[in-house]
Amino acid sequence: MEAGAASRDLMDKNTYQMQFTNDLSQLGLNKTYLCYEVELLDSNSWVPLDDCRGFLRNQPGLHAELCLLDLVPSWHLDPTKRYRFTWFLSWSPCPDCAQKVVAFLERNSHISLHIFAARIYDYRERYEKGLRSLQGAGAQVAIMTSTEFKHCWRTFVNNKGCLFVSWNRLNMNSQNLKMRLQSILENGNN
DNA sequence: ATTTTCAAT
Repeated sequence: MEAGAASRDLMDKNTYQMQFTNDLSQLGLNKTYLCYEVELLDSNSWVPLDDCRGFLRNQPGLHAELCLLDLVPSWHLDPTKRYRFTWFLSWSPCPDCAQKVVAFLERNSHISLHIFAARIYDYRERYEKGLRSLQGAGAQVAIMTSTEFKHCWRTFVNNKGCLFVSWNRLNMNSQNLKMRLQSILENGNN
């Protein structure tokens, strides 16, 4: 068995394909999934922590990012060491969650955060400000490309040995979203 | 002009 894949739960592949699409014409994407990884800085290299890898989805009344923050204490990370969290989100954080994640990062200066979002959650007012505040707190915010979709497929999905298969316009959608995000992040402070 | 998103019917 592959190292680290031992007793870890994997996401159903249909769920992954459905939920992590970046095709904005898809309807009914009313849940958010979050795949997460943690790495520890050891000398000069980042070492993946297999026990701190997995996925979750939002619970009623609790957005996925906050579910993740609730999980962090159970990992018993050493505050004298440096960690990097990487999140792959099907929807980017809403402004409220962004604020809470910013506060988390401020309280935990030994943790840095990279966020990749499949889609931009622009339903809520001032979502742009939330994304900018994350960036302002030192988080890297980016759009998932085929590289990340493939990585998640290999890492978090019960792929039954199948290779990742791209969907129509994956790259085009990703590029469009990337340009939108870039414009949001570059666009002032309001 | 169109329409949706961490549900609600």
